[in-house]
Amino acid sequence: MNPVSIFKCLADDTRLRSLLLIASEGELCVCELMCALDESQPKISRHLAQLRAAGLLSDERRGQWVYYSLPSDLPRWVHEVVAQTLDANQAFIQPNQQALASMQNRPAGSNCC
Amino acid sequence: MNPVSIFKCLADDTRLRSLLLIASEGELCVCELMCALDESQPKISRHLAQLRAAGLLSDERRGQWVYYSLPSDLPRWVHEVVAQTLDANQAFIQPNQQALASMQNRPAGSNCC
DNA sequence: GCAGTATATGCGGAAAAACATATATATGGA
DNA sequence: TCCATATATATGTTTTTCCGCATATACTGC
Repeated sequence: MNPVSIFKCLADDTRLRSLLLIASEGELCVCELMCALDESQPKISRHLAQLRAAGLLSDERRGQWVYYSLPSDLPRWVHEVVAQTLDANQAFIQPNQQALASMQNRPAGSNCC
Repeated sequence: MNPVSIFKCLADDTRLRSLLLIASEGELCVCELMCALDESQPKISRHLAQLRAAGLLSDERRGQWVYYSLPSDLPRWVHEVVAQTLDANQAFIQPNQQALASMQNRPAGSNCC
């Protein structure tokens, strides 16, 4: 897990927004990110796959949906970098958080049981 | 100064090594980085220019040499990211630090006065 | 099994980034 | 002024990355 490959992942608008939103919300599925970023499904999916391949995200299928979140074994320094970036760049993802908040038919984060 | 452009700068082997070495040593000139990374002069120079253009480095000419260092007005979060990365990736730049240490005719960091 | 929804991937083309080489600029000293 | 050293930039080419579109896979409910 070399630092250049980590930063390559963060060096794309779609990937950085997705990662920061997930870090901010805890977990998100593909369709939520599609709505938040207003991007096509294949585009979101391919970028998430890239983040997963680099070890920056882990995925978990729950029914029809696949939820992405930060892996628990993410190296401490990477977690710190993400946290610092999120903290200092609220304005960057604010529009996306807003779009997410006003999403219709959202697959209920609390659809347990 | 948007976060994606910052990470684009860090997402290249030559640039990341240069930046971490400079962060580690305080300041370095082009010829020192050429030696530390064993890369051509135009290559080093162009990447440094890119880091400077993004606000990640500042340069100062002293005689024949141009010294690069972290700007004092670097945003706090960016400074933190660099520091965390440097801290957690000693092994990554260790070979470069070693090459630098054994450099001949080094333009004396303390050639003041 | 079938239809509908959610997600993943294969592929060709377009755009961007990185490179090597050559050349230009700036400084210092004879 | 002329030469040597240090650094910057211009240019054409190669490599990498990103994208849109089509298609494949996985799950759900009927």
